[in-house]
Amino acid sequence: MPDDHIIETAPATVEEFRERLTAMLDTLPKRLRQCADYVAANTDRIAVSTVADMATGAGVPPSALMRFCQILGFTGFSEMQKLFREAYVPGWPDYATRLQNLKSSATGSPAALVGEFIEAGRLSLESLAKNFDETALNQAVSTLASAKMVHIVGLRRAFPVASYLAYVFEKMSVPAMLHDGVGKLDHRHALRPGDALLAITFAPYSEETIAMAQDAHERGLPVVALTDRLTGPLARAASSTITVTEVDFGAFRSLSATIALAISLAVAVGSARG
Amino acid sequence: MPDDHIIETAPATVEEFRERLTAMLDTLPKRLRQCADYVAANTDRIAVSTVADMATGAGVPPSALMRFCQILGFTGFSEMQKLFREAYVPGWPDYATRLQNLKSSATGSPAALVGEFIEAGRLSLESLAKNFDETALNQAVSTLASAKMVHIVGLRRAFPVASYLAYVFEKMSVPAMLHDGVGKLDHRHALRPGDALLAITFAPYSEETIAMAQDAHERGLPVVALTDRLTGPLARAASSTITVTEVDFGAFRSLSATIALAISLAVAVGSARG
DNA sequence: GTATTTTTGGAATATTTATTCCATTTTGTT
DNA sequence: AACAAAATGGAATAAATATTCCAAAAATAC
Repeated sequence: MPDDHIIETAPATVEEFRERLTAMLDTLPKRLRQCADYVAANTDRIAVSTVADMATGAGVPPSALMRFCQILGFTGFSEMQKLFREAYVPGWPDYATRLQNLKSSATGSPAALVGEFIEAGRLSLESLAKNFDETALNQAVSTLASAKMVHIVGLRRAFPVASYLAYVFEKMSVPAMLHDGVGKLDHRHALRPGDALLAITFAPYSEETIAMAQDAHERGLPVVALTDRLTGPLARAASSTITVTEVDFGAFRSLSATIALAISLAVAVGSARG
Repeated sequence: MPDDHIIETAPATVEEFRERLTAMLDTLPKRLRQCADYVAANTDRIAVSTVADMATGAGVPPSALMRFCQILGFTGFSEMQKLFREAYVPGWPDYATRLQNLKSSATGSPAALVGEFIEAGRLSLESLAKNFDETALNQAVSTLASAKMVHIVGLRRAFPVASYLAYVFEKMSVPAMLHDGVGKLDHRHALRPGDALLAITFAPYSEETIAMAQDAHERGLPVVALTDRLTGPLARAASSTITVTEVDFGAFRSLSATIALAISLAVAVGSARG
């Protein structure tokens, strides 16, 4: 990038900073682009980092980052940092208060919604950390690890979880089949002796999933349930049950905890199989 | 204050810091008390200020503030600042190290895995909270809210997100179509003038998704991109780009932040449509 | 393939910022 | 009031950090 492209005025707000960043993104050479990338993804760190830290993070030498700041219109890193230090508000320590504020004041704006769902996700993860049942998980892992093939079923709200599990199993070369109900085709005959079923459903429970679990159970196949209550209908048909509760916001639930648990399960099964 | 009151160990957490501060408040002489008062009232500025700044704010010479830090048990101002910088970006510097340790030492027991994925999810959510670009999100919401129909495409790792979006849109009566690539059928002709495309992909980017975005873009339809880098291939074909970075553990990523963002987007679009 | 321009990395330098030290002032005690 | 102990401010120094500069490497144009 030749010198004559350099702008003299520094961005005055974070907003302006972002705009300028996206505007010039395409014209930047490799290293400077790395800077742009990393900085865009970590604006929050600018206020509390040194050039060296940032440069390391971006995988470039400090001088490259320096150049990057100058191309954006700052005299140097310090000036850029100043912008972010002034805008700095330590986000997190007091969740309860934050949630309160969000709910009362800025309702409805997309940004407020993001705040809400982040908070819901956080709480869900915390609750998972405290409550999950290690024994049940281990049992589920060994069941699935010794199955010839893992069948996965989960519909509606549970479908994203089921499909992610299928993806991870595939990546780890675990034979798995996702029963997605496309075309209302019923593939339950695909469950052969030696296979296992991993069934996922949450209240309000999806009938198809429960029916499939019951069917497998009656045929003597091991069924692992991933659900929200030990007393739910799915648990009755399962040989091992893992529960996870998700904090909801409004009518909708994030899936943070559920997915964290699901992926752990999948990875554990994958490595148990070697 | 005579030397023998000095404690050798530094506070390890912000809470401990506060405790120690209030505990000794009464025993402090004038200048040091000024420091204590000012620091207590401006803890949030510690991370982004210099000794000189803080000293001026408290109305004392730098050396007084220095002494104050030492009385609290820190070796100096820098050490105190470090505490607050790390509290702001929780666990950042040593996350890579921790991962290393876990991989080599820890068994990879299912329970340990759950812990790790919870942690990864938590970090992702915090990073989202601090870094997400409000303007871009608002723009995306208005684009999608004014579309006749929302087309959603996301494959492989992004598929769970896409399918969850489809679920939420359906729940909110937003006309939406999920392009899932079943049977390798290509439904791009389903995109009609007035529609919009919501494309989701993360590195390594899925070609089909990018191709579809480009196609829509060339035909003049608005494309909202949900991806991991502003500089990624998807961003080029998009009219607005929302980025989210997910902390990964091992080869696998949780989707906590991505889903939190996606659901916020969907709910915002849903309510914007009334 | 050669010449020209752009980009890059790292070492050298400048600047800022933290820290120490000690002479001086203040406070408390008899 | 005289002494001792504690507290203070500021100047001197040390350390960390930012910034510049230039030779070498890539990329581009001819």
